[in-house]
Amino acid sequence: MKLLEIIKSLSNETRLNILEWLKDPFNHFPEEELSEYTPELGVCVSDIAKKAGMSIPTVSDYLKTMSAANILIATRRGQWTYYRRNEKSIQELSEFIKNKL
Amino acid sequence: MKLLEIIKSLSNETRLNILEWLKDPFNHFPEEELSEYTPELGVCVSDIAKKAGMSIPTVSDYLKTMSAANILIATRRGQWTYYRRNEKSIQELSEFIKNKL
DNA sequence: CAGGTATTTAGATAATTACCTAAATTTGTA
DNA sequence: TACAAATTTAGGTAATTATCTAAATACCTG
Repeated sequence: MKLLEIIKSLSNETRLNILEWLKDPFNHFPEEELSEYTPELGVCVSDIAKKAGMSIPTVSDYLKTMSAANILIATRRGQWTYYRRNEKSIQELSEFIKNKL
Repeated sequence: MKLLEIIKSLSNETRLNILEWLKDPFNHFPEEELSEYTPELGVCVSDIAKKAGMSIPTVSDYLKTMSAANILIATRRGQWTYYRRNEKSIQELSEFIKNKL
């Protein structure tokens, strides 16, 4: 649990938003763009970038930062990279703050 | 609960350290410097700056940032400003991450 | 009120982060 | 193999954050 790295990965409004959107993708991404979506995989980079209204490279980097911190999980499937939340890590973060911080 | 403001206030190694030190001041600050210490009040700016090995203005600003985010509580007592943890807010943060984030 | 101590505010520069475009890479497909 | 789509990597500038010194405030005390 690298607390500082995790906190830094969350210290940006767009990255926090992404985490919230991924909590309920069907509610936040147009269904037709989720054709490939399964909860197993998550949402692909370009759909997230479109929703965020930011460039794909920027969002790609955000997502990489968050998976490096283990808050998101990336799955490459063909030419797409899907990202989903790492619920276990998020709960661990909550517990760490509750008991150790 | 301004999540982003709170997270930003914690996204710095020294500020995280301060929060941990304040969890148990007697263990982290020389007793003679805590002569005025009571758990009611916390620890004063210059003691924290000395422990952090940073300048007083820098640490003063850190502490201000963290109290603005409501993670610390400041009490002015004469010429000293004492800072202590806001345990309630820290627990709220943990709960927010657990349930809402 | 004068001097002293603690803190805060101002003002600067260095370092880091944000975020873009262009180029390179990866993978599917004709 | 060659082209197209998705993503990542590079490289650059703008914005923010880090952190210092100097100056200004606050408050105590004789």
